[in-house]
Amino acid sequence: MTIENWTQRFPGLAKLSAETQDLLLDKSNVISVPAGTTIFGPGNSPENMLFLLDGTVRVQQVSETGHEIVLYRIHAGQSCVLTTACLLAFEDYSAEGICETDIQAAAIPRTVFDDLVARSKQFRDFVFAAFSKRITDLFLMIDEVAFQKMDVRLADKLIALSDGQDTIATTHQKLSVELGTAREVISRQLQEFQRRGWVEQSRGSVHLIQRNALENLAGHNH
Amino acid sequence: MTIENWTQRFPGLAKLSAETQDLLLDKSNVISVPAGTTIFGPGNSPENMLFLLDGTVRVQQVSETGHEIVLYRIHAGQSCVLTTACLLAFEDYSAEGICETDIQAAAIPRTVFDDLVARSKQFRDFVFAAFSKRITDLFLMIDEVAFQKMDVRLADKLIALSDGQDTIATTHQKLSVELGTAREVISRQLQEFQRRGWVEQSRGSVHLIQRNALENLAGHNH
DNA sequence: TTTCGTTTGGTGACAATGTCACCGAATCTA
DNA sequence: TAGATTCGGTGACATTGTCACCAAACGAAA
Repeated sequence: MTIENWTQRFPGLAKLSAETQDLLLDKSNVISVPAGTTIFGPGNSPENMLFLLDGTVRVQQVSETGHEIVLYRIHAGQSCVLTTACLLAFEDYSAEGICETDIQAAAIPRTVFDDLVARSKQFRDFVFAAFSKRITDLFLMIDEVAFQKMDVRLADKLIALSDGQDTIATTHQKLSVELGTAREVISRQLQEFQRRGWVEQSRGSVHLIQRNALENLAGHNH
Repeated sequence: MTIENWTQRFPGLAKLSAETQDLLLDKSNVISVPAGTTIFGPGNSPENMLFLLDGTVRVQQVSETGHEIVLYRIHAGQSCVLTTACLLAFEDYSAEGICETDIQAAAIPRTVFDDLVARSKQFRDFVFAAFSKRITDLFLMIDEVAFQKMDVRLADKLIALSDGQDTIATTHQKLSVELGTAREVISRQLQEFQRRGWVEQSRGSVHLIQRNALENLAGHNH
């Protein structure tokens, strides 16, 4: 598969008619953006709707009080509903999207997007499914922030961030932003996990020793 | 204005072409539902997309741990994006929608909705603006749950629930669900507000004595 | 290499919030 | 009127958040 027929990478888009796919491929630009770039943020509206072909975008928010929290991530094969919403509602968002890795994305101009929504039922379904998924995920996040204990949330996040590997390159500070808590809280929890022999720590990284124990605490959600 | 041309009640829909409005009016049913009814919930998908003409719907969630939290409310003049998303994505939601008052709503079948989205740019804009607003509101809510202090959140909620009146008919239990906290926490905060002379309490109601003080604590967000 | 500033993580004290196990009073219902 | 239910109060304690520090590790520049 080459970058020329990137629609094949999206399960929801592969169902589109050949003509619609051709239109999408024809009218879009594949762009590359280096890691660390802020692709949208307060006062920095995106120009295009984005379909992420490769890499990861982290969407996070800074509150008035200066606290930060990671809202979600966009992975390869997903569209960014926030850029979509931004484009269509002309609303300004408090959240920002940051490339965690070098990324490749297909950029769709607003007019093309609108045209596709009008023409193709499959494309509409794809777009609404993306919105829908985002809203349900936010519901779950609210539930988690409001009611889950810190140890459970941290265990869950470590599993998610590990991505199958045994070492996570991160700092206590970054983990605290992931969960919207304070660094000290992360430090204490990790110490407790270490005391139990579940993890080992070194500066800038966490090593998972007993993944099972963490998964068990997190509630087998993976 | 009669119920026959309800599209005039929606700022976003009044801009639609006359033909589109006629189609909408022709293909929809105006329904009445009594207060207390659960119009959608887990395992209880809605049949139609709803435009709320009169009344209020409360959307809330029950977590696995049995904790409850109010996510948002749908007021007259708003559409329910969750029913929309439900219909289009066929996804099951953990949230439920409960009529707080007797309501009137226009029910739009899925096929009609899809047809309208395809035909009318104004209708698309309306739908995407609704999704967009919902997502930004959820972002704000996450921020509030994660970082705002309880006294600020309670003051804010009291102002919002008062709706201009000086008496709020509610219980400590209900207020705790509004904020996703424990009843005891509400009781303590209200006692503190009472000690300061900001509110007075009686069984089943809270009276706002110094609205200004509460607004000030909440940060003038109203 | 050495020095200096920055990043990272550790610590204790305390405040705010959540949890639990009660209690009595008000209200409703049979 | 009696019994059940709802509502709110209370104290003890656990968890989490905040603050003010500190020292070690690291990186960059002299």
